[in-house]
Amino acid sequence: MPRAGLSTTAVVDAAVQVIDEHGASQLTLAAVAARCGVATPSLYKHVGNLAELRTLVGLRVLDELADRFTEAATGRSGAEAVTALMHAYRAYATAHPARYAAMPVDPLHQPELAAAGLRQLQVIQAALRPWQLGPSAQVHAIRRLRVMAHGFASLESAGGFGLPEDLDETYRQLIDSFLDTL
Amino acid sequence: MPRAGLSTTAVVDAAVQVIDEHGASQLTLAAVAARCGVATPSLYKHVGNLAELRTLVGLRVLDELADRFTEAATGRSGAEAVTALMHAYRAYATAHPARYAAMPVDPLHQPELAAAGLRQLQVIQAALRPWQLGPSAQVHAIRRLRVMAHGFASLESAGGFGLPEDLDETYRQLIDSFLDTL
DNA sequence: CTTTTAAGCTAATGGCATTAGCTTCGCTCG
DNA sequence: CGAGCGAAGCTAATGCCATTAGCTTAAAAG
Repeated sequence: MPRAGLSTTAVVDAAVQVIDEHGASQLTLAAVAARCGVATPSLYKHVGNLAELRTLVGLRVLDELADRFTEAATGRSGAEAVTALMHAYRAYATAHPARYAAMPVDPLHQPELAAAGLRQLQVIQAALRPWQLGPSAQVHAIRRLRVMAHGFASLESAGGFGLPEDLDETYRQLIDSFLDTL
Repeated sequence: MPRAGLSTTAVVDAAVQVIDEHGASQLTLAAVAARCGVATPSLYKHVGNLAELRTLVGLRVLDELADRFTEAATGRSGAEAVTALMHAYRAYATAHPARYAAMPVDPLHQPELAAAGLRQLQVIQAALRPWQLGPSAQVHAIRRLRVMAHGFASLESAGGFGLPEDLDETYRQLIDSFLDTL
């Protein structure tokens, strides 16, 4: 019986694939094991349990999004940077709707996820720098940005918009209304 | 052995209590049955299966929120009505965070839920009437309102805001930025 | 070539959803 | 008031999943 050559990373890879194909609620150790060509209990050599696997997937998603953020923001500043970040956020959620649903919304409250959450935060802070906001105003501005990005992305990726009206236009209005307040 | 006197409504009541106490992910037929003082299979006399129970809970939540909307909007109009609706939305989500998480985001796509979704929609339409928006502008305006309300409420009810800055102020800014665009 | 470590396996337990089929409460009607 | 019936609830059984324990053995280290 040859060895499958698994690793924690490979297990998380498989978990992400399961989520992409069947939805975040269908993430199951049995499904991941099947995809890895391994018996279910074998996964416990690489992952503590299902809850930990979920956390690792959450971390993966946070990191991926932070990478997109960094990519979108480099070489831009001000309104252009904010717009690029918002589009990167939405693009990630629509490209991987199930994965987006698996992203934890409170990364700063979980030690394993805090670093990835902070990476995202710092990119946004940098984009807002030109406006020279005070500490408190900056917090409120980042929150509003996050509310709009997450609100829109979670609704869109879950099929929550029923009418045929152009969604790009709605998103543009949201971004513009934010920029107008600065 | 006396009879428990259950009904579909009573089962949904118990399900909502389970969700309130243990979170939406812990909604289980076994937990509902225990709360009703009944064996698990007995629930199938009142509810098709777990998926249907989830739908019924979703309907209950949609209806409750529509009631709050109606209550908040009556006797008000214009900016005052919009503000009241937004506060009613947030108040419901913070009063019942787990229940809020159980609210379906695509009610218009499910026949059983469409009526409740439409009730909410109509209250919002009425509140926006003073601005005399065209059909398309109205759709975008309602979407932006929903994005902000849902984005904020889902983050807040999930503990997604990490910093101690005043959340009322952030929400106020969101509402103001919306009203400024009209 | 031996030793050792850890990867993977099988077996077993317990929780949950769901189905089938039985029992009996409690209402309706003669 | 008693017979009959429909629905409410029950027990038993199946199958899936997570998790644990303990065994086997591949493959790296010496």
